[in-house]
Amino acid sequence: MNSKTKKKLLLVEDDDIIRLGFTTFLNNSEGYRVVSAYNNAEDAIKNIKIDDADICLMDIELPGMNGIEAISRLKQLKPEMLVVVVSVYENDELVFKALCEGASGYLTKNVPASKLIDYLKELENGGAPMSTNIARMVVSSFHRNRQTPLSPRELEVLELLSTGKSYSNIATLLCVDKETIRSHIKNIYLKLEVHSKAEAIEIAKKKKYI
Amino acid sequence: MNSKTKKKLLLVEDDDIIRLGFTTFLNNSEGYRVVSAYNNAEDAIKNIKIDDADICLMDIELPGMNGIEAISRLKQLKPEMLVVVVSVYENDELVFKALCEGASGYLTKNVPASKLIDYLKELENGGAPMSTNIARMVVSSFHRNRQTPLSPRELEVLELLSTGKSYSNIATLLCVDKETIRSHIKNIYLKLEVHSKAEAIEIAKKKKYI
DNA sequence: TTTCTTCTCCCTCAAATTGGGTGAGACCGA
DNA sequence: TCGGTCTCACCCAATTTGAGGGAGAAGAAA
Repeated sequence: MNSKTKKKLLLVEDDDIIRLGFTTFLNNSEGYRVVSAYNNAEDAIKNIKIDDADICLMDIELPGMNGIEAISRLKQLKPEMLVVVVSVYENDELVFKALCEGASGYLTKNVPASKLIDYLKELENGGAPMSTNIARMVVSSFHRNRQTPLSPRELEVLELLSTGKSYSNIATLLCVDKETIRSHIKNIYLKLEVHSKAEAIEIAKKKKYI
Repeated sequence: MNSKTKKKLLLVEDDDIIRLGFTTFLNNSEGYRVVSAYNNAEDAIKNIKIDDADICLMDIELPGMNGIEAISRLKQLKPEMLVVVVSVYENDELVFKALCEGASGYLTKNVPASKLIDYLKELENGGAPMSTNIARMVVSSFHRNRQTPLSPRELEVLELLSTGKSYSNIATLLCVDKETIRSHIKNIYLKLEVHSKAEAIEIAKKKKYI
Protein backbone atom coordinates (compact mmCIF):
# COMPACT_ATOMS: atom_id res chain seq x y z
CA MET A 1 0.00 0.00 0.00
CA ASN A 2 1.29 3.41 -0.95
CA SER A 3 2.03 5.63 2.04
CA LYS A 4 -0.28 8.26 0.56
CA THR A 5 -3.27 5.92 0.78
CA LYS A 6 -2.47 4.77 4.30
CA LYS A 7 -4.81 6.14 6.94
CA LYS A 8 -3.16 8.89 8.97
CA LEU A 9 -3.07 8.29 12.72
CA LEU A 10 -2.61 10.76 15.55
CA LEU A 11 -1.42 9.43 18.91
CA VAL A 12 -1.80 11.20 22.23
CA GLU A 13 -0.22 9.18 25.04
CA ASP A 14 2.04 10.40 27.81
CA ASP A 15 3.87 7.14 28.54
CA ASP A 16 6.99 7.21 26.35
CA ILE A 17 7.31 3.45 26.11
CA ILE A 18 3.70 2.85 25.18
CA ARG A 19 3.70 5.71 22.71
CA LEU A 20 6.82 4.39 21.01
CA GLY A 21 5.41 0.87 20.99
CA PHE A 22 2.18 1.94 19.35
CA THR A 23 3.98 4.12 16.85
CA THR A 24 6.41 1.42 15.80
CA PHE A 25 3.77 -1.27 15.60
CA LEU A 26 1.31 0.84 13.62
CA ASN A 27 3.97 2.19 11.24
CA ASN A 28 4.85 -1.38 10.38
CA SER A 29 1.25 -2.18 9.55
CA GLU A 30 -0.24 -2.38 6.09
CA GLY A 31 -2.86 0.30 6.21
CA TYR A 32 -1.80 2.83 8.80
CA ARG A 33 0.78 5.54 9.29
CA VAL A 34 1.39 7.58 12.44
CA VAL A 35 1.64 11.23 11.39
CA SER A 36 2.24 12.51 14.91
CA ALA A 37 2.58 11.12 18.42
CA TYR A 38 2.33 13.61 21.30
CA ASN A 39 2.78 13.14 25.00
CA ASN A 40 0.19 15.81 25.80
CA ALA A 41 -3.12 17.12 24.53
CA GLU A 42 -2.07 20.73 24.08
CA ASP A 43 0.43 19.97 21.32
CA ALA A 44 -2.05 17.74 19.54
CA ILE A 45 -4.58 20.57 19.50
CA LYS A 46 -1.99 23.09 18.34
CA ASN A 47 -1.06 20.98 15.31
CA ILE A 48 -4.40 19.42 14.49
CA LYS A 49 -4.74 21.24 11.16
CA ILE A 50 -1.20 20.45 10.02
CA ASP A 51 -1.32 16.80 11.07
CA ASP A 52 -4.67 16.35 9.35
CA ALA A 53 -5.14 12.86 10.77
CA ASP A 54 -7.99 10.50 9.93
CA ILE A 55 -8.03 8.73 13.27
CA CYS A 56 -6.83 9.72 16.72
CA LEU A 57 -5.86 7.28 19.46
CA MET A 58 -6.31 9.16 22.70
CA ASP A 59 -5.20 8.41 26.23
CA ILE A 60 -7.33 9.72 29.11
CA GLU A 61 -4.82 10.28 31.88
CA LEU A 62 -2.54 13.02 30.60
CA PRO A 63 -0.42 15.78 32.13
CA GLY A 64 -2.16 19.14 31.81
CA MET A 65 -5.38 18.91 29.85
CA ASN A 66 -7.04 15.53 30.27
CA GLY A 67 -8.20 13.30 27.45
CA ILE A 68 -11.89 14.09 27.80
CA GLU A 69 -11.35 17.81 27.35
CA ALA A 70 -8.90 17.02 24.55
CA ILE A 71 -11.49 15.00 22.65
CA SER A 72 -13.94 17.87 22.98
CA ARG A 73 -11.46 20.39 21.56
CA LEU A 74 -10.18 18.15 18.78
CA LYS A 75 -13.68 17.20 17.60
CA GLN A 76 -14.58 20.89 17.61
CA LEU A 77 -11.60 21.71 15.42
CA LYS A 78 -11.86 18.63 13.19
CA PRO A 79 -15.22 16.87 13.47
CA GLU A 80 -14.54 14.37 10.71
CA MET A 81 -11.56 12.89 12.54
CA LEU A 82 -12.52 9.71 14.38
CA VAL A 83 -11.34 9.37 17.96
CA VAL A 84 -10.76 6.14 19.83
CA VAL A 85 -9.87 6.17 23.49
CA VAL A 86 -7.10 3.84 24.62
CA SER A 87 -7.01 3.91 28.40
CA VAL A 88 -6.55 1.82 31.50
CA TYR A 89 -9.55 3.54 33.07
CA GLU A 90 -12.81 1.64 32.91
CA ASN A 91 -14.66 4.05 35.14
CA ASP A 92 -18.29 4.49 34.05
CA GLU A 93 -18.24 8.23 34.17
CA LEU A 94 -15.07 8.59 32.12
CA VAL A 95 -16.30 6.20 29.46
CA PHE A 96 -19.61 8.01 29.02
CA LYS A 97 -17.99 11.43 29.09
CA ALA A 98 -15.53 10.39 26.41
CA LEU A 99 -18.34 9.08 24.22
CA CYS A 100 -20.43 12.20 24.81
CA GLU A 101 -17.54 14.39 23.73
CA GLY A 102 -17.27 12.49 20.48
CA ALA A 103 -15.21 9.33 20.87
CA SER A 104 -16.24 6.60 18.44
CA GLY A 105 -14.60 3.78 20.33
CA TYR A 106 -13.08 2.89 23.67
CA LEU A 107 -10.34 0.33 24.18
CA THR A 108 -8.69 -0.68 27.43
CA LYS A 109 -4.92 -0.76 27.33
CA ASN A 110 -4.58 -4.50 27.52
CA VAL A 111 -5.72 -4.60 23.89
CA PRO A 112 -3.48 -7.13 22.13
CA ALA A 113 -1.51 -5.64 19.27
CA SER A 114 -2.94 -8.24 16.92
CA LYS A 115 -6.48 -7.07 17.63
CA LEU A 116 -5.65 -3.37 17.38
CA ILE A 117 -5.62 -3.47 13.60
CA ASP A 118 -8.96 -5.32 13.61
CA TYR A 119 -10.41 -2.62 15.81
CA LEU A 120 -9.16 0.12 13.51
CA LYS A 121 -10.66 -1.69 10.52
CA GLU A 122 -13.94 -1.97 12.38
CA LEU A 123 -13.83 1.78 12.99
CA GLU A 124 -13.28 2.51 9.30
CA ASN A 125 -16.16 0.22 8.40
CA GLY A 126 -18.49 2.44 10.37
CA GLY A 127 -18.27 0.52 13.60
CA ALA A 128 -17.45 1.49 17.15
CA PRO A 129 -14.65 -0.69 18.51
CA MET A 130 -14.98 -1.32 22.22
CA SER A 131 -13.33 -3.67 24.65
CA THR A 132 -15.62 -6.38 25.98
CA ASN A 133 -16.29 -4.76 29.33
CA ILE A 134 -16.79 -1.32 27.84
CA ALA A 135 -19.39 -2.64 25.39
CA ARG A 136 -21.33 -4.22 28.22
CA MET A 137 -21.05 -1.03 30.23
CA VAL A 138 -22.45 0.96 27.34
CA VAL A 139 -25.28 -1.46 26.65
CA SER A 140 -26.10 -1.74 30.34
CA SER A 141 -26.57 1.99 30.50
CA PHE A 142 -29.71 1.46 28.44
CA HIS A 143 -31.15 -1.17 30.73
CA ARG A 144 -33.77 0.00 33.15
CA ASN A 145 -34.32 -1.34 36.61
CA ARG A 146 -37.16 -3.81 36.96
CA GLN A 147 -37.15 -3.57 40.73
CA THR A 148 -39.28 -0.50 41.20
CA PRO A 149 -41.79 0.47 43.83
CA LEU A 150 -43.73 2.41 41.20
CA SER A 151 -46.75 1.09 39.36
CA PRO A 152 -46.76 1.00 35.53
CA ARG A 153 -48.96 4.07 35.38
CA GLU A 154 -46.77 5.93 37.82
CA LEU A 155 -43.72 5.11 35.73
CA GLU A 156 -45.50 6.42 32.69
CA VAL A 157 -46.31 9.67 34.47
CA LEU A 158 -42.79 10.05 35.83
CA GLU A 159 -41.37 9.39 32.40
CA LEU A 160 -43.41 12.24 30.95
CA LEU A 161 -42.68 14.46 33.92
CA SER A 162 -38.97 13.95 33.24
CA THR A 163 -39.37 15.44 29.78
CA GLY A 164 -40.37 18.76 31.31
CA LYS A 165 -44.08 18.41 30.70
CA SER A 166 -46.58 20.00 33.06
CA TYR A 167 -49.33 18.15 34.90
CA SER A 168 -51.85 19.44 32.35
CA ASN A 169 -49.70 18.30 29.44
CA ILE A 170 -49.41 14.85 30.91
CA ALA A 171 -53.12 14.67 31.64
CA THR A 172 -53.92 15.52 28.02
CA LEU A 173 -51.43 12.97 26.70
CA LEU A 174 -52.75 10.18 28.91
CA CYS A 175 -56.38 11.20 28.33
CA VAL A 176 -57.22 11.57 32.02
CA ASP A 177 -58.02 14.46 34.30
CA LYS A 178 -55.31 16.73 35.66
CA GLU A 179 -56.37 15.69 39.15
CA THR A 180 -55.53 12.10 38.35
CA ILE A 181 -52.02 13.08 37.38
CA ARG A 182 -51.66 15.09 40.58
CA SER A 183 -52.77 12.04 42.47
CA HIS A 184 -50.23 9.82 40.73
CA ILE A 185 -47.46 12.31 41.38
CA LYS A 186 -48.36 12.55 45.04
CA ASN A 187 -48.05 8.76 45.26
CA ILE A 188 -44.76 8.82 43.38
CA TYR A 189 -43.38 11.34 45.88
CA LEU A 190 -44.56 9.19 48.76
CA LYS A 191 -42.94 6.06 47.37
CA LEU A 192 -39.68 7.73 46.43
CA GLU A 193 -39.72 9.77 49.64
CA VAL A 194 -39.18 13.08 47.88
CA HIS A 195 -40.99 16.39 47.83
CA SER A 196 -40.38 17.81 44.39
CA LYS A 197 -40.23 17.08 40.71
CA ALA A 198 -36.47 17.54 40.51
CA GLU A 199 -35.81 15.14 43.38
CA ALA A 200 -38.15 12.52 41.95
CA ILE A 201 -36.49 12.69 38.54
CA GLU A 202 -33.04 12.54 40.10
CA ILE A 203 -33.84 9.43 42.13
CA ALA A 204 -35.64 7.78 39.24
CA LYS A 205 -32.72 8.33 36.90
CA LYS A 206 -30.16 7.22 39.44
CA LYS A 207 -32.05 4.02 40.17
CA LYS A 208 -32.84 3.63 36.47
CA TYR A 209 -36.59 3.48 36.95
CA ILE A 210 -36.86 5.62 33.85
CA MET B 1 -17.94 -31.18 26.34
CA ASN B 2 -20.68 -32.92 28.29
CA SER B 3 -24.16 -31.89 27.24
CA LYS B 4 -24.86 -30.94 30.87
CA THR B 5 -22.15 -28.27 30.83
CA LYS B 6 -23.19 -26.85 27.49
CA LYS B 7 -24.87 -23.49 27.68
CA LYS B 8 -28.62 -23.74 27.10
CA LEU B 9 -29.98 -21.64 24.27
CA LEU B 10 -33.52 -20.49 23.61
CA LEU B 11 -34.45 -19.45 20.06
CA VAL B 12 -37.40 -17.31 19.07
CA GLU B 13 -37.58 -16.89 15.30
CA ASP B 14 -40.62 -17.17 13.07
CA ASP B 15 -38.85 -18.10 9.83
CA ASP B 16 -38.79 -21.92 9.76
CA ILE B 17 -35.69 -22.17 7.61
CA ILE B 18 -33.65 -19.73 9.65
CA ARG B 19 -34.80 -21.29 12.91
CA LEU B 20 -33.84 -24.75 11.73
CA GLY B 21 -30.52 -23.47 10.43
CA PHE B 22 -29.62 -21.82 13.70
CA THR B 23 -30.72 -24.84 15.70
CA THR B 24 -28.74 -27.30 13.64
CA PHE B 25 -25.64 -25.16 13.55
CA LEU B 26 -25.66 -24.41 17.26
CA ASN B 27 -26.42 -27.97 18.27
CA ASN B 28 -23.34 -29.04 16.37
CA SER B 29 -21.18 -26.54 18.23
CA GLU B 30 -18.89 -27.33 21.12
CA GLY B 31 -20.33 -25.25 23.87
CA TYR B 32 -23.99 -24.70 23.08
CA ARG B 33 -27.22 -26.64 23.02
CA VAL B 34 -30.62 -25.40 21.85
CA VAL B 35 -33.18 -26.37 24.49
CA SER B 36 -36.12 -24.87 22.62
CA ALA B 37 -36.80 -23.06 19.37
CA TYR B 38 -40.14 -21.33 19.02
CA ASN B 39 -41.71 -19.52 16.10
CA ASN B 40 -43.51 -17.07 18.37
CA ALA B 41 -42.96 -15.15 21.59
CA GLU B 42 -46.03 -16.42 23.44
CA ASP B 43 -44.81 -20.02 23.57
CA ALA B 44 -41.37 -18.94 24.69
CA ILE B 45 -42.89 -17.01 27.58
CA LYS B 46 -45.18 -19.89 28.50
CA ASN B 47 -42.26 -22.32 28.81
CA ILE B 48 -39.58 -20.00 30.12
CA LYS B 49 -39.33 -21.72 33.50
CA ILE B 50 -39.21 -25.24 32.05
CA ASP B 51 -36.70 -24.39 29.34
CA ASP B 52 -34.46 -22.63 31.86
CA ALA B 53 -32.15 -21.26 29.17
CA ASP B 54 -28.95 -19.33 29.79
CA ILE B 55 -29.11 -17.29 26.60
CA CYS B 56 -31.96 -16.32 24.32
CA LEU B 57 -31.61 -15.43 20.66
CA MET B 58 -34.60 -13.28 19.81
CA ASP B 59 -36.03 -12.10 16.54
CA ILE B 60 -37.85 -8.75 16.45
CA GLU B 61 -40.42 -9.23 13.72
CA LEU B 62 -42.74 -11.95 14.98
CA PRO B 63 -46.38 -12.91 14.51
CA GLY B 64 -48.45 -11.83 17.51
CA MET B 65 -46.33 -10.32 20.24
CA ASN B 66 -43.26 -8.57 18.85
CA GLY B 67 -39.71 -9.16 20.01
CA ILE B 68 -39.42 -5.98 22.05
CA GLU B 69 -42.40 -6.85 24.22
CA ALA B 70 -41.14 -10.42 24.39
CA ILE B 71 -37.76 -9.31 25.74
CA SER B 72 -39.54 -7.27 28.39
CA ARG B 73 -41.66 -10.22 29.53
CA LEU B 74 -38.85 -12.75 29.44
CA LYS B 75 -36.46 -10.56 31.40
CA GLN B 76 -39.19 -9.97 33.94
CA LEU B 77 -39.70 -13.70 34.38
CA LYS B 78 -36.03 -14.65 34.19
CA PRO B 79 -33.71 -11.65 34.67
CA GLU B 80 -30.52 -13.69 34.72
CA MET B 81 -31.09 -15.01 31.20
CA LEU B 82 -29.10 -13.03 28.64
CA VAL B 83 -30.92 -11.91 25.53
CA VAL B 84 -29.36 -11.17 22.17
CA VAL B 85 -31.45 -9.78 19.35
CA VAL B 86 -30.94 -11.29 15.91
CA SER B 87 -32.88 -9.19 13.44
CA VAL B 88 -32.81 -7.68 9.98
CA TYR B 89 -34.07 -4.41 11.42
CA GLU B 90 -31.47 -1.74 12.03
CA ASN B 91 -33.97 0.93 12.87
CA ASP B 92 -32.69 3.26 15.61
CA GLU B 93 -35.83 3.10 17.65
CA LEU B 94 -36.08 -0.67 17.65
CA VAL B 95 -32.45 -1.08 18.63
CA PHE B 96 -32.73 1.28 21.58
CA LYS B 97 -36.05 -0.15 22.70
CA ALA B 98 -34.62 -3.66 22.64
CA LEU B 99 -31.63 -2.57 24.71
CA CYS B 100 -33.85 -0.66 27.15
CA GLU B 101 -35.97 -3.74 27.69
CA GLY B 102 -32.92 -5.75 28.58
CA ALA B 103 -31.13 -7.07 25.49
CA SER B 104 -27.40 -7.52 26.04
CA GLY B 105 -26.51 -7.65 22.38
CA TYR B 106 -27.89 -6.92 18.93
CA LEU B 107 -26.87 -8.75 15.78
CA THR B 108 -28.11 -8.20 12.28
CA LYS B 109 -29.16 -11.32 10.44
CA ASN B 110 -26.27 -11.33 8.00
CA VAL B 111 -24.09 -12.48 10.88
CA PRO B 112 -21.82 -15.23 9.49
CA ALA B 113 -22.24 -18.55 11.25
CA SER B 114 -18.53 -18.63 12.01
CA LYS B 115 -18.78 -15.37 13.95
CA LEU B 116 -21.93 -16.35 15.82
CA ILE B 117 -20.00 -18.55 18.23
CA ASP B 118 -17.49 -15.75 18.81
CA TYR B 119 -20.35 -13.40 19.62
CA LEU B 120 -21.84 -15.86 22.09
CA LYS B 121 -18.44 -16.28 23.74
CA GLU B 122 -18.14 -12.52 23.98
CA LEU B 123 -21.52 -12.42 25.67
CA GLU B 124 -20.49 -15.02 28.23
CA ASN B 125 -17.31 -13.09 28.93
CA GLY B 126 -19.39 -10.14 30.06
CA GLY B 127 -19.45 -8.38 26.73
CA ALA B 128 -22.22 -7.05 24.55
CA PRO B 129 -21.96 -8.45 21.04
CA MET B 130 -23.15 -6.02 18.41
CA SER B 131 -22.92 -5.87 14.66
CA THR B 132 -20.67 -3.12 13.36
CA ASN B 133 -23.43 -0.70 12.42
CA ILE B 134 -25.36 -1.31 15.63
CA ALA B 135 -22.30 -0.54 17.74
CA ARG B 136 -21.83 2.74 15.93
CA MET B 137 -25.49 3.53 16.31
CA VAL B 138 -25.28 2.93 20.04
CA VAL B 139 -22.11 4.96 20.49
CA SER B 140 -23.44 7.75 18.30
CA SER B 141 -26.43 8.06 20.58
CA PHE B 142 -24.06 9.49 23.16
CA HIS B 143 -22.60 12.10 20.84
CA ARG B 144 -23.98 15.56 21.22
CA ASN B 145 -24.44 18.07 18.44
CA ARG B 146 -21.76 20.72 18.23
CA GLN B 147 -23.81 22.87 15.86
CA THR B 148 -25.94 24.73 18.32
CA PRO B 149 -27.33 28.25 18.33
CA LEU B 150 -27.10 28.26 22.13
CA SER B 151 -24.25 29.81 24.11
CA PRO B 152 -22.30 27.66 26.60
CA ARG B 153 -24.13 29.22 29.51
CA GLU B 154 -27.49 28.69 27.86
CA LEU B 155 -26.65 25.03 27.30
CA GLU B 156 -25.75 24.73 30.94
CA VAL B 157 -29.07 26.24 31.97
CA LEU B 158 -31.05 24.08 29.56
CA GLU B 159 -29.23 20.99 30.78
CA LEU B 160 -30.29 21.72 34.35
CA LEU B 161 -33.79 22.67 33.26
CA SER B 162 -34.07 19.26 31.60
CA THR B 163 -33.49 17.57 34.95
CA GLY B 164 -36.70 19.08 36.28
CA LYS B 165 -35.07 21.83 38.31
CA SER B 166 -36.83 25.15 38.82
CA TYR B 167 -35.42 28.56 37.92
CA SER B 168 -34.54 29.12 41.57
CA ASN B 169 -32.77 25.75 41.83
CA ILE B 170 -30.72 26.51 38.75
CA ALA B 171 -29.87 29.99 40.00
CA THR B 172 -28.59 28.57 43.27
CA LEU B 173 -26.54 25.89 41.50
CA LEU B 174 -24.94 28.36 39.11
CA CYS B 175 -24.47 30.96 41.83
CA VAL B 176 -26.31 33.73 40.02
CA ASP B 177 -29.57 35.54 40.53
CA LYS B 178 -32.87 33.98 39.57
CA GLU B 179 -33.42 36.87 37.19
CA THR B 180 -30.32 35.91 35.30
CA ILE B 181 -31.69 32.43 34.76
CA ARG B 182 -35.01 33.84 33.62
CA SER B 183 -33.13 35.97 31.17
CA HIS B 184 -31.16 33.01 29.83
CA ILE B 185 -34.30 30.98 29.43
CA LYS B 186 -36.02 33.77 27.55
CA ASN B 187 -33.10 33.81 25.15
CA ILE B 188 -33.16 30.03 24.83
CA TYR B 189 -36.86 30.15 23.90
CA LEU B 190 -36.17 32.88 21.36
CA LYS B 191 -33.36 30.92 19.73
CA LEU B 192 -35.20 27.62 19.69
CA GLU B 193 -38.45 29.36 18.72
CA VAL B 194 -40.46 27.74 21.49
CA HIS B 195 -42.67 29.02 24.27
CA SER B 196 -42.33 26.49 27.05
CA LYS B 197 -39.95 24.33 29.00
CA ALA B 198 -41.28 21.09 27.54
CA GLU B 199 -40.90 22.30 23.96
CA ALA B 200 -37.38 23.57 24.59
CA ILE B 201 -36.31 20.27 26.14
CA GLU B 202 -37.92 18.31 23.33
CA ILE B 203 -36.14 20.27 20.63
CA ALA B 204 -32.85 20.21 22.51
CA LYS B 205 -32.99 16.46 22.94
CA LYS B 206 -34.05 15.83 19.38
CA LYS B 207 -31.23 17.95 18.01
CA LYS B 208 -28.89 16.53 20.63
CA TYR B 209 -27.91 19.90 22.05
CA ILE B 210 -28.10 18.26 25.46
C1' DT C 1 -14.76 52.61 16.58
C1' DT C 2 -18.87 50.46 16.39
C1' DT C 3 -21.55 46.46 16.58
C1' DC C 4 -22.80 42.02 18.33
C1' DT C 5 -23.02 38.47 21.59
C1' DT C 6 -22.86 36.97 26.08
C1' DC C 7 -23.70 37.19 30.84
C1' DT C 8 -25.45 39.54 34.37
C1' DC C 9 -29.37 41.85 36.81
C1' DC C 10 -33.78 44.62 37.50
C1' DC C 11 -39.00 45.50 37.26
C1' DT C 12 -43.99 44.39 36.44
C1' DC C 13 -47.88 41.37 35.55
C1' DA C 14 -51.11 37.66 35.22
C1' DA C 15 -51.70 33.00 34.54
C1' DA C 16 -50.36 28.56 35.47
C1' DT C 17 -48.14 25.24 38.11
C1' DT C 18 -46.98 22.90 42.08
C1' DG C 19 -47.12 20.55 46.61
C1' DG C 20 -49.91 19.25 50.41
C1' DG C 21 -54.15 17.67 52.63
C1' DT C 22 -58.28 14.73 52.51
C1' DG C 23 -61.52 11.80 50.59
C1' DA C 24 -63.71 8.42 47.53
C1' DG C 25 -65.51 5.11 43.92
C1' DA C 26 -64.23 1.21 40.92
C1' DC C 27 -61.57 -2.57 39.65
C1' DC C 28 -58.59 -6.47 40.23
C1' DG C 29 -55.97 -10.01 42.16
C1' DA C 30 -54.48 -12.52 46.23
C1' DT D 1 -61.87 -9.22 52.17
C1' DC D 2 -57.77 -6.66 51.93
C1' DG D 3 -54.31 -4.05 49.47
C1' DG D 4 -52.81 -1.86 45.42
C1' DT D 5 -54.01 0.66 41.33
C1' DC D 6 -56.32 4.06 38.73
C1' DT D 7 -59.45 7.40 38.56
C1' DC D 8 -61.41 11.94 40.11
C1' DA D 9 -62.79 15.84 43.39
C1' DC D 10 -62.18 20.01 46.29
C1' DC D 11 -59.41 23.07 49.24
C1' DC D 12 -55.38 26.07 49.99
C1' DA D 13 -51.19 28.90 49.56
C1' DA D 14 -46.78 29.49 47.67
C1' DT D 15 -44.08 29.24 43.86
C1' DT D 16 -43.16 29.09 39.14
C1' DT D 17 -43.55 30.41 34.66
C1' DG D 18 -43.89 33.10 30.37
C1' DA D 19 -44.01 37.58 28.43
C1' DG D 20 -43.03 42.36 28.30
C1' DG D 21 -39.83 45.94 29.13
C1' DG D 22 -34.83 47.69 30.08
C1' DA D 23 -29.70 47.96 31.14
C1' DG D 24 -24.65 47.62 32.30
C1' DA D 25 -20.15 45.30 31.56
C1' DA D 26 -17.01 42.48 29.10
C1' DG D 27 -15.15 40.72 25.02
C1' DA D 28 -14.95 39.47 20.25
C1' DA D 29 -15.61 40.67 15.56
C1' DA D 30 -16.07 43.78 11.65
